[in-house]
Amino acid sequence: MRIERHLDALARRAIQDALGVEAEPALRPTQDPKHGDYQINGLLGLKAKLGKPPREIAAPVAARMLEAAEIAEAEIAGPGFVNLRLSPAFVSQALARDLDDARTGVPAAEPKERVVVDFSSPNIAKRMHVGHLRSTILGDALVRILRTAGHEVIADNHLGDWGTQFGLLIAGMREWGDEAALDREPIDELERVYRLASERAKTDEAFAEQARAELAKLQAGDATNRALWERFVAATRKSLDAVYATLGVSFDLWLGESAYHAACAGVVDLLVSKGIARESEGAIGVFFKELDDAPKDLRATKEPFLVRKRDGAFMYATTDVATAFYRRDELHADRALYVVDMRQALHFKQLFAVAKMLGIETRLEHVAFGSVLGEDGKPLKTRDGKAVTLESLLDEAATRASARIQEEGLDLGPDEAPAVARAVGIGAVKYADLRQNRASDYTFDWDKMISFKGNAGPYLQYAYARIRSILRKAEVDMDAVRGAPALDTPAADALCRVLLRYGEVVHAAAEASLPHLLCDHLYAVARGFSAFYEQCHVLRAEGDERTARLATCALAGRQLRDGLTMLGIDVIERM
RNA sequence: GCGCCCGUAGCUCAGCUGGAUAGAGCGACGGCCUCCGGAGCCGUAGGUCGCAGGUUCGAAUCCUGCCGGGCGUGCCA
Repeated sequence: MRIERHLDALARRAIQDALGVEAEPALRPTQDPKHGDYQINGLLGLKAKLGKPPREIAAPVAARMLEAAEIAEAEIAGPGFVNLRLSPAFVSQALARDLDDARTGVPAAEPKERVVVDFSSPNIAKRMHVGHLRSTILGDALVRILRTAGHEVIADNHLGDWGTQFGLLIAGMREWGDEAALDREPIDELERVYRLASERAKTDEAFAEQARAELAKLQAGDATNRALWERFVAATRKSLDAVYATLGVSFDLWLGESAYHAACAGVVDLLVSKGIARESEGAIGVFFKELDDAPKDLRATKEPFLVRKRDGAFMYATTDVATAFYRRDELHADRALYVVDMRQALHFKQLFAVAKMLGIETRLEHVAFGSVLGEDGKPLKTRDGKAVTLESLLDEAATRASARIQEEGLDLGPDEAPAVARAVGIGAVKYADLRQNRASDYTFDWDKMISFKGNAGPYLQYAYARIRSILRKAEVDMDAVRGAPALDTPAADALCRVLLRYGEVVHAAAEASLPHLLCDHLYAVARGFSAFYEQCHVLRAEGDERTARLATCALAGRQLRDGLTMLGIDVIERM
């Protein structure tokens, strides 16, 4: 169940009944368990309205709350809070229902929405590097979380397959291309040629002009350039597929920028005919300060939103507008998330404003995230100054995990060990990224990332493996276990109150696009379980006590399994 | 220049639309293996929330200014 929503409604009714007014309860979990489980903060604001001291206002509300079966204690505290402690019987029964629920206590979202998640979006002809990690991991987690919350989700990989870089690449291939190398190691060859070409273009205007001409030919449908481009795309796709397979990430659509090229001319015409865009210095763009119905903050800016270059070529702004139309008209999306680096915030603000002016009512959201930094606080690079490739990063993660398994001297078979190392290593990398609020910059640190203790991926996997171990010995099926967890010891009590929040947390993470909320919850479950494990022996218990403890284990296990799965992290039976 | 973001414990970070004595992890220090898996558990130490004002019953959170850092800023994405 969604506990906070439930209690909020309860408090709202109590306020209505006790005071005869409609008011926001502002119900929140307490920060400190000694203040109870939840608190009503909203009564303080009623002082002016009711002309009474807050504590006097709070008294009848607290009395009402106490009448509810959910509430064991309702106390007026401080200047006028009402501290609530949930009744153990209520918690126990609610958890028993979650255990008996095929959705494990996550109610289906109402209304159900169709959500496009646009993420990863690597460039063709380049290897994926750590810069793509956050978008890929975050986007994949959001897709899974939204699906679990009951939405219909379309995962879309909006590849960078159409920009200026192809002019450089084609011109570069003419100049320095090695056909054999392109067949053998396509990405290496493309990267080599691209580097040479972009260097040359900086100093050699004739070459830069030639690159622009090649791009124009490609975009005009020239057969030779088109064939070359298709080779680039196919070769890159192969390398991307390998990385995504390792990461366990998949997409429903692979609609790169090229897919929208045909619609770009129409977008520009539409914008011009509606008076939203105009010509300037040979280019065409939207100048917000001139538009009455543009948002106020953009009207104060001078930066234009260019949709056509002087040479007639379209830009990513153009394809992005075309994409917004496509997502509304063809995909019938209610909501679209753009999981893209925060540095593009201005672009998305502009894009969303333009979409709104065009009458696109799809809820467009920029799910922005901070940069990945090295230990020196600068964008992460290898020693020789290159970006760290995703492949090498993931290899390193598995290697380190493997070394740790050796150290532990675990009795894993030769088939099992590499799979476990992979799950632990990659899980650690993903968790280290996801557990942080996406808005903050992310300092990349191997030791933190592959840390095997504390708030880290392997700790959660470990807690899960211990639960599985218990359930195996008890000879029960985790998904078939039923019963009411008991709040019969301090550790069991604390764990149960954490478990009760699961449904609320999944929805909160889905609504705010914040997977770290789920990470926090899972860590609380794992920590709570570990304490429970020390205090409450499961297999030695008998009768009702055994049933209750197995139920607690099973629910914690299901939340950990489903929660980790939502984060894109594999669970392990033995580690 | 203008705009956006950030500044919380030695380090890495939470702190949701303002709520009580600001929380975790790592690192440090001290305990816990006759018991279901010690990648664990229990505890201790550690903070003028960048600075100064303001709003409020109440500010890490909202507003203003300043200091420090990052990013963006017309034909890349």
